[in-house]
Amino acid sequence: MKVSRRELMRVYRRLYRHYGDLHWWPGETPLEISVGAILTQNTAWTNVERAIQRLKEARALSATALDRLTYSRLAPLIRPAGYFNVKAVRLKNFISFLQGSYQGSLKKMFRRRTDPLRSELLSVNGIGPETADSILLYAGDKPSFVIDAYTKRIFSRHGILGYEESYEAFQGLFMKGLPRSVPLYNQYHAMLVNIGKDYCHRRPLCGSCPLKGWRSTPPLRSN
DNA sequence: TGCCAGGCCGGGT
DNA sequence: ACCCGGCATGGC
Repeated sequence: MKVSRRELMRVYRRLYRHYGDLHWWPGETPLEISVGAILTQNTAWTNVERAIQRLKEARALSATALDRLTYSRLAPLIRPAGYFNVKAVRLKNFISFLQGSYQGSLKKMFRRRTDPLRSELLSVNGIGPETADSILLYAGDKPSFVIDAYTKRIFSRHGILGYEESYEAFQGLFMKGLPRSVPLYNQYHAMLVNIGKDYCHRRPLCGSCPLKGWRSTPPLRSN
């Protein structure tokens, strides 16, 4: 099923009326945003905040500091984020990539064109499509739409695409349907996450959802 | 108490 | 090309 540009914009305006400007991503620097993108994999953001705070307190939130840290020192610092052993490896993989290819400079990294850079990020072990797009969009101001579990859930419950459809299928929906605009992608995804957190859990609260009445009342599914 | 969160990888069919 | 188990903490 396809969605027209008008319909995507209509949904956008509804969400905007409800949430206003969200100023995403929560993070002060491109590096902090990138680190957060890895730490938040399948994890509640509140846990990630603690982990980032600990990195700051340890003066470890820089490319050089992270590069110097051993896994056994890094893992306990990010413990509150969960999966701390795998995430320590994933963070180090990203930092090694950054050091090796761009002298540790995100500024240099983001000079690269979006498509080839996205491929490079995906080749880093531990960075999948959502993490790559989050880094591109929120840390690099590059127009790559981010798809997450909430977005899939919301759009599949409204009968647009099956939940099991691929990341690229969902991403194409937005990137073909919307103008290629960084602020638009940024705000749109931020609002989808918010609506997901507020109304679209496994047990949805459709009664008071701002999207109520968009298409029909969504049939409930397990996802 | 049990279920869930802003995924991704590796090994097995 | 799928499918599935593993990874782990903190909040409700």
